[in-house]
Amino acid sequence: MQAERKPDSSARDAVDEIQHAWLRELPGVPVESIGVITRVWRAAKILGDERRRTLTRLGIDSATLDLLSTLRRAGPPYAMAPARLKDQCLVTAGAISQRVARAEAAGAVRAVRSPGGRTLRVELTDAGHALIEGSVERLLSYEDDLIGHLSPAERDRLTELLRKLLDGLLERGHADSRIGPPED
Amino acid sequence: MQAERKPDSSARDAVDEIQHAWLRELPGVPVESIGVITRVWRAAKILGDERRRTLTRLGIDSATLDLLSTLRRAGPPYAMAPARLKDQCLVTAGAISQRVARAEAAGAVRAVRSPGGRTLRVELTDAGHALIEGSVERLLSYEDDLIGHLSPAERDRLTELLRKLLDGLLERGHADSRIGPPED
DNA sequence: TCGTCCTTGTTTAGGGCTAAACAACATCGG
DNA sequence: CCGATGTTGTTTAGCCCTAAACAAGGACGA
Repeated sequence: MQAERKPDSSARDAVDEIQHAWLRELPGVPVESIGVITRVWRAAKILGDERRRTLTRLGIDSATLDLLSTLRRAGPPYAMAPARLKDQCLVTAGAISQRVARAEAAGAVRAVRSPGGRTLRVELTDAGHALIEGSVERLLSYEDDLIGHLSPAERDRLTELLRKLLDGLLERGHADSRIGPPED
Repeated sequence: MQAERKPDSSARDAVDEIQHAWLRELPGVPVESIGVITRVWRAAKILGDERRRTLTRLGIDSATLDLLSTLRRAGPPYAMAPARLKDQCLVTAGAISQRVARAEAAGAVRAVRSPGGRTLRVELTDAGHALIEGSVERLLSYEDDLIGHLSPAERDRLTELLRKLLDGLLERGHADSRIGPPED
């Protein structure tokens, strides 16, 4: 164990301040999680703000990007059922309906009913194809730059720890969040 | 180099799949950042969903919790100007106005104009005080549990890396959050 | 075959946020 | 004293999401 996190006033960031403030104001509450959870949120917030601004310049919004990306990444035939989109995009079914409606109005996708009116398929149009490829390339380049201050080793380690965090969160009951009685 | 993590099909998570899919579909795009950025988002999303559900049970919402927490953490006299709230809460001034309006309607805060109508102060009411303390304690306990699958060493390391990530992000384009005199 | 149940997708009400336009004051050099 | 400017806070328009109520098909046992 080398230098531990010493309460040196010079090395505290905003989140450390929050943690210390709670310790001072409500001694006894478990503040351990703040260091991880609040930082995850703040990083997500900043990255999200940054992405929104970048995408505005590229003429697309983050919800549509997510939808088109999912279709494009899947490879030919670049089509998918809403239920699958919902699983991959991590939003509710209602949100998918709205995203598809917006993207369809913008000409980027097409909702097609299989012969016989059986299942629904959301397909990427040629325009959608062009839009998503240009956006993704530029966005990824930009974001690669955004986290460029981390060394490759640090990124790997961070990736690994985040994967473990996510893994645990998913197992915890978010995976099957639809089950379970309302306990109280 | 490839000591531990080889592209074994058994150890891939959803984010690895996304990364590999882009590599396959658009060779050449810089997918490095996905491992970090997408995981940060997904973790934030799950933690946010989880928090929303927990807070609904506790009778408060996440925006109000953020506002009241900030006032409570500051210590006596539990009051602050909107501009300061905006800096600490990481949202726009408009969002603060709306949060204060909602919290005031709920009786948790009071917006007071200093004698002479000079500055505005948002104060925590007794009801707000009671509400926030009960909520914070239970929420922190719950969240501590949520990330309980990480060992203390892993949490420390994750905290450290996230701090570095945030640090770099703030320095980059988002530097407008550091304006103003360093101390007061 | 019927009725129940489950899965799917849409619609709607309501919440929350950002960006941008405003309004109200304060500051300060001419 | 005055106008240019900067700071502060509110309002409004528009976006996006969730939760919940609905609407339609299948699927399957009795």
